[in-house]
Amino acid sequence: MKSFETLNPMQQQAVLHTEGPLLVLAGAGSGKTRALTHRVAYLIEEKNVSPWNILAITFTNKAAGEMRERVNGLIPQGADSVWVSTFHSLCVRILRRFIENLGYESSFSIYDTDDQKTLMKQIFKEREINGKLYKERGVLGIISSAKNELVTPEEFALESKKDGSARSQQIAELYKEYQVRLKKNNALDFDDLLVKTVELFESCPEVLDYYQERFRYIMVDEYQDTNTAQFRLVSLLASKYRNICVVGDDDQSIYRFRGANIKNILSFEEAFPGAKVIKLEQNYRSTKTILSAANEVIRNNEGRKDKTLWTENETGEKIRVKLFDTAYDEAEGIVSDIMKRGGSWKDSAVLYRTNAQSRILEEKFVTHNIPYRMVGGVNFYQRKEIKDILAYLKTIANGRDDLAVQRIINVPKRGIGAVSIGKVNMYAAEHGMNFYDALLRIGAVPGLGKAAPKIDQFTDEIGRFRKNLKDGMAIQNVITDILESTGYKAELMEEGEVEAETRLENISELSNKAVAYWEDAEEPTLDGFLEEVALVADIDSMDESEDRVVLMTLHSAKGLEFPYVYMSGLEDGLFPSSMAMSEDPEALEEERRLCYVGITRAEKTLMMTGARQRMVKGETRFSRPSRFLAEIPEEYKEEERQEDSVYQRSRRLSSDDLEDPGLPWARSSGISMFGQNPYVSKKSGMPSAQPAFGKAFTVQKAASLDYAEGDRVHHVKFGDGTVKQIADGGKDYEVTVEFDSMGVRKMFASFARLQKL
DNA sequence: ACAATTCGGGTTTTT
DNA sequence: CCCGAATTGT
Repeated sequence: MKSFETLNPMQQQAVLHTEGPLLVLAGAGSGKTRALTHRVAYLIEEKNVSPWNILAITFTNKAAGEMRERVNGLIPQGADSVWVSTFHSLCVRILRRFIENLGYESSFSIYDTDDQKTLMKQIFKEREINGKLYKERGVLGIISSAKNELVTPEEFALESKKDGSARSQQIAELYKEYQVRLKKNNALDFDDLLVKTVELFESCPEVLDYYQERFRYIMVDEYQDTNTAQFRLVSLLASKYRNICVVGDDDQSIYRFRGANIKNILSFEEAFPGAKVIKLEQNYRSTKTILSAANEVIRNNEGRKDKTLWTENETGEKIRVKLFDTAYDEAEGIVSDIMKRGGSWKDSAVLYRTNAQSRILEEKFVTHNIPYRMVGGVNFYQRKEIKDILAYLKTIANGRDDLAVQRIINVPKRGIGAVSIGKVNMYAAEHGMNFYDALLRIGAVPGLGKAAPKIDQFTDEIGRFRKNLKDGMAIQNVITDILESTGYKAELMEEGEVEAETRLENISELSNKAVAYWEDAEEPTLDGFLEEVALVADIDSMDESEDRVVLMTLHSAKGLEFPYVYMSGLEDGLFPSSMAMSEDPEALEEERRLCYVGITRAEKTLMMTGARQRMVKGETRFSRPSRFLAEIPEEYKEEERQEDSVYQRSRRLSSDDLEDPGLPWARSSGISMFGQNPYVSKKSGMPSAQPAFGKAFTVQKAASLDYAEGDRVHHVKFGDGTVKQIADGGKDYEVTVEFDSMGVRKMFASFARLQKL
C-alpha cells in the first residue's frame, strides 16, 4: 500500500496501531477522515482482516456514505461488507433482528419527536394532567436525558422518591407510562434505539457475543459527541477484543444539549486502560490567520485536552469583521460580498446559530437571483402530507402502531370522526387490545352508527395494501395505490389551491425516494424504507454537486469545509445565545466550541458579521457584538463599519446610546421602524420553505414575472390558459389564470412555473 | 362532522 | 411574526 506515504507520521501511526484501544485526538482539518479510511484499508489489505469484521460508526449518514466511498477508492474489493453506519442505523439493524428477545416485534415503528409529542399528549389527557403546569416537550426532554444516561423508569422513580419533589415523582410516572405505551404500539423513539440495544446486549449474552465476534475492529468518528448510552454500547461491543479506535476533538463537542458526554473523550484512557493516544495537530485546511484566530478563541475554554493546531498553509487574508445596523443590511452585505467575488457559488457557505436567521438571508438570495441551498429548517419528513403517507405505510407495516392508524383513519375524510374513534378507543382499552385490532372487530364495538361500515371499508383497504405488498408490489406502487384508491389524491385535487399542488409534488418526491430505495437496497422491505426515512439527518440530503451557496446552522456545518465562509449573527444574546449566557459557564463554553467549529470550516477567507438590531419573534431586538469577536486578536482581523446608510444617518442619535456597554440589550415595543426600509424590496417574493431534499427545487423566482394580465400561458398540469389577474401577495405573486379546460385557478407564481406562450 | 376563526405560545442547536 | 390548537359556528 504505497498510499501511506502520503500520510504524515502521526496519521501513519494511527493507521498502523490496529490492536488494542486507540484514541486519536484529531484537530479540525487534520485529515482524520483520511487516516480513518486508510486504517480500514490497511486492516483489510495488510492485516488480512475480513471486511466483515470491521465496524465504523459515523455521526451522519452522509459521513458514512463518504467514508464507504473513500474506502472503496482505496481498495475496491470487498469493502462493501464493511459496516459503516450511524449509531442509530446500527441499532436498528441489530434490533430488527433480535428485538423479539425484548418482547417487541421486529416490525417496530420508529417515533420521531412529533409522534412522541402526540403520544405524550394522549397520556396527559387520560391522566388529566394540566398542560399548563407540565409541557409535553419539557417532560419528554427530561425523559430523553434520562434515557441518554441509561436511567430506567424504575431507577428514575427511585431517584425522585429520594429527592421528594412531587413534580419529579409525577414525571417518573409519566416516563413509566410512556414506555408502556410505546411498547404497546410496538414503537421505539430515537433514544430507545440506543437504550434497547444496550438492554438487548446486557440481557442476551449470546447476542452480544455474536456481535463481539462480528465486530472485531471498531472505529468511532466524532467521538466527542457520544452520549452515555452510546459509550456503553461501544464498550460492550469492544469488551471482548478491545480493538477500538475512537477519533474526536474535544474542542468540537457541540451536542451537550442532546446528552453528549464530553467525559467520554476526556477520560477515554481510564475507561480503556493501556490506550494509546495519538494527536493530529497539523491542519491542512485553513490559512494561518484563520487557524490562529480559532486557536485564540478556543483558548478561553478550560479543561481541554492540550493541543495546538498548526499549519504550513499561507498566512492568507485577515478575517473581516463587519457590523451592520440591521439584519437586512447584514444579509445584503453577505450576499453582495459573495456576488463580488465571483467563481463557483458552492465555494461559499453562510452559517448561523439558529434556523430562524435563514429567512432574511434567503430573501436576499432570491432577490439577487443567486442559487442557494438551505440545509435543515423545516424537515421534509415533517410535512403533513408526507407524514400522512408514511402513517399509511406504518399502518401497513405495523398494525400495532396506534398513532399511525389514528392519524389516517379519517384522512381522507371517511366520516369517521372523533366520537367514533373515542368509542373504538374505549373498547380497545377495555379489552386490552390495539386500536387496529379493535377496528377489525368493529361489529363488537357498541354505539357506532354509520361509522361501522366505513371502518370495515378502511380495514379492508389496509388489508389489501398488505396483501399487495406481500405479493411483491414495490413501495412506490403501494404509495400510488394509496393516493388513488383511498381518495387522498382526489381530496387534494379538490382543494385546487397551490398548496395542494405542492403537496402532491412533495409526495411524488417521496415516491422517487421509494423508487431509489427499491432499486438500491439489496433486500428492499417496507420496514427498511421506513427506517431509512426515519433516520435521515438534514445534512444527509445535501447534494454537493450542485453549484449553489450553502446556508445552514453551525451545527450542521460540523465536518464540512468551504473556501469562503460567512458566519452571521455574531451578537451577544444570539451567538452566544442568551440561554447560554445566563446558564452555567459550561453552556458558554459549548457556544465557544461552536464558534471554533464555525471558524475552522473556512479554508481561504472568513467573514464574521453581526447586526445591531434584528427582529426576533415580531419584536425588534438590539444587541451588542458577540463577545467571541473580542476574543480574536486585532492582528488577525480587520473591522469594518457599515458605510453610512440613509437609515443609519436618520437615527444615529438614538442608536448611539445603545453602544453604552452598561446597557443590557433593550427591546423596542413593537413599532417596526424599518417596515418601509428602502433596502428591502417588498416586491421580491419571499421564498416559501422548500425541503432540502433530493434534487429539491429551491424556489428561484425572478424579481418580476415575464407575463402580464391578459397573456396566454401554459401550465404543466392544467394546460393552457389566460392570465386574469396578478396580485402582489407580499410574499409572492398570486396569479389567477382561466384555463381552457380546468377552469379558473389561483396559484403562486413561484410554484406554478407558468410559461408564456 | 367539518370549516372558519381566534388565541396563545415559542426559537437555540438535532440523531 | 408564524405556527398549531382550541373554540366557535354551520
